[in-house]
Amino acid sequence: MCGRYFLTTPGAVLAEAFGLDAMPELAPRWNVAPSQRVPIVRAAGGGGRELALVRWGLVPFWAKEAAIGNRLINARAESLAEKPAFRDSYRKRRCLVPADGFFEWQKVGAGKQPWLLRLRGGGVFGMAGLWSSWRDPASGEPLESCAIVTTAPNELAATVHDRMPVLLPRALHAAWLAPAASPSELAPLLAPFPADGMEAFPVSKLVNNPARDEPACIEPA
DNA sequence: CCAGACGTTGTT
DNA sequence: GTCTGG
DNA sequence: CCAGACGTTGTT
DNA sequence: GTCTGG
Repeated sequence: MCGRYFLTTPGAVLAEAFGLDAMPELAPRWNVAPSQRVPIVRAAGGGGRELALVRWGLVPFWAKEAAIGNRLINARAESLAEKPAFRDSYRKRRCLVPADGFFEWQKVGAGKQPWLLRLRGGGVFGMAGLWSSWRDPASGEPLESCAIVTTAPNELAATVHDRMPVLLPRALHAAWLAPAASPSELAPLLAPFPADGMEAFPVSKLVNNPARDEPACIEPA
């Protein structure tokens, strides 16, 4: 799955890597947790792409309360076309979630060991995501939110965990974001990223605590 | 018809 | 909003 | 994902 | 054990 990640690439590099219309101001993040505001890349008017800050944890448009989003932080690639919580977003509101890597927890005896996974040699990439626009029926407050799509693990990730996020190489960004894409065009994009293009290493349990957002979270332990 | 769910992960 | 279960 | 809370009444 | 918050 993907319940924690990091994004330290500067806004200027991000704008180039994702073809953004404008350059965003972004502080580096070493420990991004669900419920926080995260940057996503989505199609904008005029065929461009924009960066938006939305809450991680998708709140479907029909939800009565925002709390449902606390548990919808991931969407299974195998079923997102059918699930009521995701299918509408899958059809009309796909996005990329920029990251430099993500964390997975490996069961070790009674405890857990956090691992960092990223592209071999590092570098920013896009995770497949869905977003939603919701308005609180009680207060009228609008809220935009997102979920990260997960798939089966490749051979590397499988040594740590049984799910991983969908990583989209730059060549596939346009296909995933295309507003008129059909299910048959989208489904093949949701495959596990090749293991030989990635690397993984254990990190400090410092990352367990969402309050510890610091460089040590991504150093080998 | 109305009521209630709508999700993933991990653990048992 | 839409589907399933009663 | 993990960490931390998990409750009511009455009084200040 | 389960839910909420980050």
